[in-house]
Amino acid sequence: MQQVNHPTDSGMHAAVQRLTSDSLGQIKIGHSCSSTSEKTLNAHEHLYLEDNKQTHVYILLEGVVGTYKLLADGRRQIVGFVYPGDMLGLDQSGSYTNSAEALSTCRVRCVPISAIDKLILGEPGFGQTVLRATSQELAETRELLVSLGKKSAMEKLATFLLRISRRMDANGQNPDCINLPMKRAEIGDYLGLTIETVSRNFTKLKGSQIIKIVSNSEVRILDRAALEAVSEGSI
Amino acid sequence: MQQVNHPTDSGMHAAVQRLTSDSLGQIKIGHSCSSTSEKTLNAHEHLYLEDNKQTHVYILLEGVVGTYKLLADGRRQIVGFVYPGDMLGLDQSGSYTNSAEALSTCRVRCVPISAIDKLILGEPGFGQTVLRATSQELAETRELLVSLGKKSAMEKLATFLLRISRRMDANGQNPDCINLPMKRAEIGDYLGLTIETVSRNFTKLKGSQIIKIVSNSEVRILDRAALEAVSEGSI
DNA sequence: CGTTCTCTTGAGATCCCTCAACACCTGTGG
DNA sequence: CCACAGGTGTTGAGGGATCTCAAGAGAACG
Repeated sequence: MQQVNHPTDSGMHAAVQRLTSDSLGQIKIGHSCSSTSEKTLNAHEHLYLEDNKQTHVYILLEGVVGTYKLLADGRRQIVGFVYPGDMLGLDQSGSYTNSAEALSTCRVRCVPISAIDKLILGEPGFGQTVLRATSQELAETRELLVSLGKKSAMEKLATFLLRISRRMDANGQNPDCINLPMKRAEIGDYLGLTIETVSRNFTKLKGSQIIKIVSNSEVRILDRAALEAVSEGSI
Repeated sequence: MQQVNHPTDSGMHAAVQRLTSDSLGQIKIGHSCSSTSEKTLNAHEHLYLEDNKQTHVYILLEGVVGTYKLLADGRRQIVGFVYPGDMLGLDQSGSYTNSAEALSTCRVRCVPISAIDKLILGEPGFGQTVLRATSQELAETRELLVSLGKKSAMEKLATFLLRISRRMDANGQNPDCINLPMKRAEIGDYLGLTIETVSRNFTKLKGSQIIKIVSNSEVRILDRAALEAVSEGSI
């Protein structure tokens, strides 16, 4: 619940940039004819808030962002952890349907919504890139839905670690060395668990020699096969 | 887990049809240059199965369809109830990412994926219609995510009834007279609850005079304000 | 070297699940 | 018309996974 950072148009005709999709379906920056700006956020700063008018679409360049929805009484459900290369704020309703908060220092590229509209209409492949990104996010959200609806706390946590690992892998980092910029509270609000339950299950995985807890923000996978077994409830 | 019904091209050059979006963002059928077919499904028949190669996109004309994902050990998470006017099978990965089963007798229009691709490339507005539909589904999935992650059984059920009610309203039917073609087991697999818990909470709502259970497949909302209060946990 | 934030660990309470029995409805066959 | 069977929904009793509350241990920072 911090103030929102509106991207200031850093340099009046900021580097003219363009979005293209690379082979992995992720987003990269190229050259085109829309004015975009870059912005750096500190941890806990917000990129946008739910129900606010949609002004920009963002591409995360560095850091990790959490997107979440709140209930009237303050309960929070984190609906996604966003990694570099992902797009943010791709709502089609005119307003943001969730809030986005930097979990670590983040660098984002800010694309005015008007530019997005122009790109969708003008550049043939761009609309499909946006569609693919949205569809991909839907698929991931459904995966999370299965975790929340059907899995035990232990299975949820194992599934979560494997997902982050896959994400690290896709970004060219060591998949066994998991970087967790989010706190236990955020993992809990993502998995529908309390901090205590998250912590207890980390401890259990450590006790089974399946993971090693290097620090609060770094976990090593020691036995991936076992972790996969746990994530499917076969233990 | 029934056999899949592949749409037979009913009539070799079936009525030439086109999709357009009406003011509500829903899908209607118009005229264009793609060959589509119509298909009727009985309850329990499948439209497609997860991981099968994507062949068609479907538009539901009549009935209710449930989309679900399975875990290795058979646990099922229903990820959406699909109502007339909705599109089905809009995956961008080449395969279906969930299974779709008719919950009642259903009528669907089947659009070959090749026709969809042509429409996206050829018809300017069509890609945006698909994008808006996908985005809308993402928003609904996130709402469900909040229910599964943060709400109590009672809150989940109340939220569920209100959502169906809104859906009935949008389709021009009496929003207080809720038609539930799905069984308790399916409601349970949608909300991450057991049949017993679903049943007990229906009974509780009935006891509080908030709803009236006309039959297993029809519920009347007697006190909408109270139902909304329950759905937010303010009771 | 405190202060504060975060994480861990424990003990008890609670919500929901599991197991089990029963009730209801529908269709079938005697 | 009744008996019965199968599918579906309801209700009850008990147990277990997770939450709540509480205290203490680490880590980060001035």
